[in-house]
Amino acid sequence: MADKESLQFHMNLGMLINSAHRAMTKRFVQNAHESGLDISLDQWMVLGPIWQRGDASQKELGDMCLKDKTSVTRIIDTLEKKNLVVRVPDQLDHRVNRVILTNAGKQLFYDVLPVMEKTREEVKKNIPDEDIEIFKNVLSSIIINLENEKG
Amino acid sequence: MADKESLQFHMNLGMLINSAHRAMTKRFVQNAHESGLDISLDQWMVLGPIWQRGDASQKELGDMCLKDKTSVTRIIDTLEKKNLVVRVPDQLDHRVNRVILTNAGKQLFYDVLPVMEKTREEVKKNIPDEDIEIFKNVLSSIIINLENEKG
DNA sequence: CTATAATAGTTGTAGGTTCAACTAATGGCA
DNA sequence: TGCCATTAGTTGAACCTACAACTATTATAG
Repeated sequence: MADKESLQFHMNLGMLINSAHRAMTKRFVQNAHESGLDISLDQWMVLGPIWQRGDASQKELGDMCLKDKTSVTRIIDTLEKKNLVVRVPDQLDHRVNRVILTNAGKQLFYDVLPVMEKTREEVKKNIPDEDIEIFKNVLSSIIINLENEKG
Repeated sequence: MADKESLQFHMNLGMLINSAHRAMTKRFVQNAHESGLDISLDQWMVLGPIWQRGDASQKELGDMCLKDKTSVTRIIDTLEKKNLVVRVPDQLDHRVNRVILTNAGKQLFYDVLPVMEKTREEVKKNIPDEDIEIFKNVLSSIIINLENEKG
């Protein structure tokens, strides 16, 4: 129903990003669900860095995912409710929570890896690698352009 | 703080789109706010097609913005609460609402146009036009790749 | 050492998204 | 004509996001 020309004609950059972002998020969750896994893309985004580092403070997670501290709080709330992570108070700095994966969290992480890979392939289907490179480059530039100097 | 290489190294496609999308949305709202205007990017996305066509059903708005009918319902709720649009029952098909702009809605639309333009320029700063073209092309392809064949 | 600023995290409010279940109206087919 | 499927829109629940105001802890400047 939607061909490439009409999409580009009717939609500006913001709307295109908005739609592509929602489509990817939705497809990831659908693919996870088909594999019997219950996880959102944002939960996955947070899980990754914790796995990579063994643990991470909420501040560090926010920095790595470019997420607001409020969002991190609530995502960790959800992950904790699902018994995928635990908040452990930092012994040195009592303001800080170290967030670590439970065994269930580690298991889920491994289970989701192929789902992520499948989604990635569906997203990139029929798009030349060099265009993907430029695409990622432009995204990075946009993020940097808008990073909060604000003035 | 975030340079292009480290962004691309640490973040995958989904996270980059996610972050860029949020950054754009945020900047648009900030710019509108600085001009004394109170509007979200999603509200703007819906206002545009109504203005273009004079009126539109919620179904048509969803199609044009690639938004779920639930989202459209709630955005129209908000716009109606702010007296920017009105739902008018369609005389021929009683299932349908025709959504039209109030005078305040038209005024806001015109006021926001330069804000949109400013945001667009901030987003595209230092990015070559030909890269932007490829970028939009890739976004369209992704949307089409993920359009709900699902099977 | 103490007052003050900065930092980590939480909470409330409001808006946007998805899914699923629902109402109301229309369309089509026997 | 009457049953049934489809379509337009709404509602509730759960999650994510941003902003602002708040608590608690740590760092710093005088």
